[in-house]
Amino acid sequence: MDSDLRQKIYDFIDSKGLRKTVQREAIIQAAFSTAQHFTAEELIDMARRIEPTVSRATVYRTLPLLVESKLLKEIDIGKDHKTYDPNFVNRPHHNHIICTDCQKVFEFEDHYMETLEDCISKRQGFTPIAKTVRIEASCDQLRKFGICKNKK
Amino acid sequence: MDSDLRQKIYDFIDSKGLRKTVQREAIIQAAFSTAQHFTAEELIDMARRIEPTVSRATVYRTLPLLVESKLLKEIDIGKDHKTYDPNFVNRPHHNHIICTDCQKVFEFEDHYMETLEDCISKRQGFTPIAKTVRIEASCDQLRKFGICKNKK
DNA sequence: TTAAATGCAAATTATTTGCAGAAGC
DNA sequence: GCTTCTGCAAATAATTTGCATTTAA
Repeated sequence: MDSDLRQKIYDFIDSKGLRKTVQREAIIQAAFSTAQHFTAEELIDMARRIEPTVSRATVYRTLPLLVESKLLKEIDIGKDHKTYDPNFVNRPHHNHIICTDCQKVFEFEDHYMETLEDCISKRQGFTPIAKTVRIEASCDQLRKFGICKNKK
Repeated sequence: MDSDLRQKIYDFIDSKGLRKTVQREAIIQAAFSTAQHFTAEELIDMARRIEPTVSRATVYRTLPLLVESKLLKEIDIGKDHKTYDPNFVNRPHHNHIICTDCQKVFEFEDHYMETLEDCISKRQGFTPIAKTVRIEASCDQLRKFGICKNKK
């Protein structure tokens, strides 16, 4: 976890008047020591490897705090549970491509997309607050060569 | 429900070898006699007004069939339940703006968005299959004039 | 006639919550 | 010391499923 991120996290804790507990520390540590997306259940496992006393309830109570703080973002990858993405602190405008062949989720940023979303919103009489783009797509490598580096 | 839509629905039922039942008819009638988005629970109510014998289970079993057939699309408007949009038959490429002031969901279509998504996918090595754009945005009317036609 | 579809109620899954005890400030 | 936070286990909400019965083809 880089120091800029650590700073933002503790700024948030302070600004909310929240207390620093070993459980929260472990959950935060777990959430941001990976660039992987994760579910609540996965975060429980990850956090418990750092601090075994972390309970399911505390994870479920901490997640909305991190989302509210914009440190974490809830993303919809078409599953029946929520998925969390810890990469919005570093790349606030990225979006996702979900491979329909291997189910992996890839991130992309695109400046034109940003601009276009702003234009569309304005035309409709709105000022955008949060923008989400999700593309489900099939792998060209796999189709052309029968193989892809993400899925053999 | 227009006859083109009715045709598509019965094409689907036939192609799947499904049976025509009063319950399914009622559910379909209910789903497509509105342009409104709805939840499973709302669809149960709507269908029961047409045919009171419709059960919760049948609605929950029918919804995935309609989604699979592309007649209905599951959309994510940030709630904890699934929301269904019956307007993709007529406007297959539309997207949503969710007003953060009144919570209403507005639909828009944009050709540039379509093209851009295709370009981005291609650049990443994918061929798009399904594309979703969701913009949460605040109402300019409301901010400027303190009033908006959607929310007084 | 027979395979598919239905309703009911119980099961499942993800998430939330009440409460009594523990711990940060 | 006072309040926030925690774990536990029970509660909730949305959705799914097993099974006996009904029904479409």
